[in-house]
Amino acid sequence: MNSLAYALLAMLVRKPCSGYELAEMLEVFWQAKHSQIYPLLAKLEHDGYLIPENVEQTGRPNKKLYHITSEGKEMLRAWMDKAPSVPVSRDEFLIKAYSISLTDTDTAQRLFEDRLSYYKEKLLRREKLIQEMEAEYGTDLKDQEHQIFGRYIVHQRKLLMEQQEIAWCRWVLAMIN
Amino acid sequence: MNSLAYALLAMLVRKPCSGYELAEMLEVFWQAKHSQIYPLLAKLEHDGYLIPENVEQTGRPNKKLYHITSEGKEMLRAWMDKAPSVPVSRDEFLIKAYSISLTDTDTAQRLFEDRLSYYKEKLLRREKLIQEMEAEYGTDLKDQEHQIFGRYIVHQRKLLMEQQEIAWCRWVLAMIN
DNA sequence: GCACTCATGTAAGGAGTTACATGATTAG
DNA sequence: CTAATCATGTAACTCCTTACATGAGTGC
Repeated sequence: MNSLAYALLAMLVRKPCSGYELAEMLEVFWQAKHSQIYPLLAKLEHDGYLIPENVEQTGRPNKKLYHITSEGKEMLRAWMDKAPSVPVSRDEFLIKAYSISLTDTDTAQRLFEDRLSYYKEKLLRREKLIQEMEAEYGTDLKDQEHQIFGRYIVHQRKLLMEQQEIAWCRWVLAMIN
Repeated sequence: MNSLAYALLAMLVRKPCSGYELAEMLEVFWQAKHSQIYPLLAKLEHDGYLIPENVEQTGRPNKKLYHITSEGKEMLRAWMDKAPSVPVSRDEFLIKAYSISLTDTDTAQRLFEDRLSYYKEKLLRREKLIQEMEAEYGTDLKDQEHQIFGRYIVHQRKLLMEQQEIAWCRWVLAMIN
């Protein structure tokens, strides 16, 4: 059981998902390729933490929806008590920002403008997602007892981060112009 | 040449460092263990991007200070023009925050209080470091031409992130109490 | 026709972590 | 006397990415 395994279980508590969906949804806290997800789902199924449901579809490929078992949920609950490992962030852009004096103003500007666009796009998606959550759950979002609470606070955190990245990029761009 | 290799070159442009120092300093943008750093430094030396200088010390082990060569600097400069790969962040804490409804209020509170302490500590170190930079470089920090500029903006970004993490933890703690 | 989305898998290799190994000095 | 800091390395293993593989439907 590694962190990714717990990330998958955490997503599947909310609702049953296919590997394909999980790969997308995982973006919030753990980036993983499908080539890592599919074998791990098979392992979790083998260990009794997940049960697959074959769903036949028309107009698109069939899929396997994974349902979490009570053992899976218990596994995740037990893991909650352990101290989380230190966060890891690996961001090539920051290495380039650090080395900004090596390059010309144009390249530097492009670097920061691309970063700005990237996070503007991310922010738009996040705002949309949060608006959808607000429309669907209303004041339940602020209720710690409610199942949605965890998802809400995590996306709020990401929203803040994206807003800050945008503000910081603009601050830097103002200095290099 | 992987991202870590460029991160090492970026640090060594500022000043010659030992592997031990690099492992500490790298924390800003790339987490790496010494077991990954030492072999990579040897490879970069072999490829002509670094030159080692043996420094004998009394009262502590000798060390190797790596100096970047003009080839190394050119390699880094050339890499600046390429678009950076997408940032990766892997944070077990966020998986736990997402699953907060599975646990009791006490565990949840401890989780967030530990996170808060961790980032308060980080913030203190960061503030100290930035104050030192301000004392040493003054208005040069805001000059894009100056070598220190890149280092300054990256640490400013980290400072903001830490402040925001603290504020967010307090926001969540206020809701679960 | 070409690229993209949905959908699931395997194989090979590169990146990163944990453990093994050594050893002097300093602070509690 | 125990732990931490400084200092460098290797070995074994796990984790993660890239590439290989397949295939129907949709939009341009």
